Amino acid sequence: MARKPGSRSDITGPRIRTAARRLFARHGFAAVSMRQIAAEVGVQAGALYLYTPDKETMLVELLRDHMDELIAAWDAAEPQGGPVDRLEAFVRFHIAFNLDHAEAVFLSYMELRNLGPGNFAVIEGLRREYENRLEAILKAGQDAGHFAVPDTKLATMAIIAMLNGVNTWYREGGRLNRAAVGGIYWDMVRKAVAA
Amino acid sequence: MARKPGSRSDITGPRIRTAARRLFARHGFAAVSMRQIAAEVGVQAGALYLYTPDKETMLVELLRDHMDELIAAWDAAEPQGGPVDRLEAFVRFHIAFNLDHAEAVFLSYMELRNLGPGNFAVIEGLRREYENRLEAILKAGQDAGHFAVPDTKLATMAIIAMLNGVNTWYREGGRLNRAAVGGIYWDMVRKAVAA
DNA sequence: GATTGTATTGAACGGGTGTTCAGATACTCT
DNA sequence: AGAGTATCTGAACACCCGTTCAATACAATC
Repeated sequence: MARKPGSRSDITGPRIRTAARRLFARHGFAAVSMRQIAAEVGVQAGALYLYTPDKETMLVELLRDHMDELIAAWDAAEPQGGPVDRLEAFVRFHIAFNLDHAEAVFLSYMELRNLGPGNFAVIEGLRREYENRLEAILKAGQDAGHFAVPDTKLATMAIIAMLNGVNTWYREGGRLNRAAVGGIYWDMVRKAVAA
Repeated sequence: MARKPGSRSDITGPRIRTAARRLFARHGFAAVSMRQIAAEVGVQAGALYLYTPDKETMLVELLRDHMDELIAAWDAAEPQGGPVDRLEAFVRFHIAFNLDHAEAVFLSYMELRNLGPGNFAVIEGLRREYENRLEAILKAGQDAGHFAVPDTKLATMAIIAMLNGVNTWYREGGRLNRAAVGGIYWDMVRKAVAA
C-alpha cells in the first residue's frame, strides 16, 4: 500500500493541524507523539513529514497562526469611538474569541517553553503586539480623563489575565451564557479603570 | 560502588523534590525524564524510587504540598476585621505568596492534565477550597453593602486570574517592587468590586 | 569492632521516540 | 494510453523512556 484513494494535501494538511492542536492542548506538546497525531488523522507517522519539517515547527506554526488570527480579528472588530466604547468592545471581543479558540489559546500560553529561543521571540512579539492594542486604549482613556490607571502596562496585564481566566471555568450550556459573562466582566473592568 | 559517603534520606529527599519542581516547571512534566532529575541531584535514576513509587506520584505530591501550604499560609495570615480589610490582605498575600513559590504555582496550573482522575480531583478540591476563602470575603462584603458584585463566583475567578497574572511578568529588581505592585493591584481590585 | 539497616549503583527490561527513505500506489495532464 | 507528479506506507535508525532488582558500600547501633 502507498498512496491512498482520495488523498489530497489540502485535506490531509488541515486535518493534521487540527489533530495536533487538539492533542497538544489536551495532553501537552511533549506528551504527544507524532504517531498519535498520525493515528488520529488515519495515516502513518512518516506522512506527517510531508507537511512539517519537524515537531517543533508544527507547534510554532499553530501558535503563530493563532496569534496572527487573533490580531487580525481584533483589528477588524475594533470600533471607532471613544476609549470607553473601545475598551468595552475589547473585553467582549477577547472573551468571545478566546472561547471560540480555546485549544489554541491554551497552547499559546502553556507551550511557549517548548520553543527554541528564536521561535519563542516570534510568538512573544505577537503577544506583545496584541497587548499594545489594549494598552493604547487605556492610554487614550487616561489622557482624556475617562480612566484613572496609575500604570497602563500593569492595567493591561491585569485585564488580559482576568479575561483569560474565563477559559478555565466557562462551560457551554452552564449557568451563564457568553453575553452575560461578557457583561459581568465588562462591569468589573469598567469600574477597575474608572476615574 | 553502591551507597555513597554522607548519603542520608532526609537530605536526598528534599533535593529530589526541589530538582523535580524546578525541572517540571521549566520544561513541563512530560518533557523531563527521571534520569534528568537524578542527574541534577547527582544520583542514578534508580535511586529516585527510594523516594517515590512513580513519576506521577512525584508530581501530585509536589502539587498537594503546595496547595496545603498555600491554604495554611492564608489561614495564618488572614486578619480579623471587615471584608474590605480582609480583601486587601488577600490581594497582597496572594501576590506575595505566588511570587515566593513561582515554580510550584506554575506547576499547579499547567500540569493538572498529567494527573489521573483521582489525583486531579484532589488537587482541584484544594484549589476550590482556597477560592472559597476569597468568595466568602466577597459575599460578606456584598451582604454588608461594601461591595457591588453581581456574581461572587465570577468575581472570585476574575480576581484570582488577575492576581495570578503577576507571576507571568514580574521580575525581581524591575521597575516596581512587590509592595508597589500589591498596591496597584489592590487599587484595581478595590474599585472593581466597589459598591 | 561486629552487626544490622539504609542508601545507592549499574545493568537490564520491554517498549516508545522523532525522523528518514526506498518503494508503491493514485491522481493529473498531455 | 502513457508519463509525470503527488501522496502515503512500512520498515528501519539510533536513541531515550519509566521502572525493577541483585549486589554492594556506607551509616548507625550495640
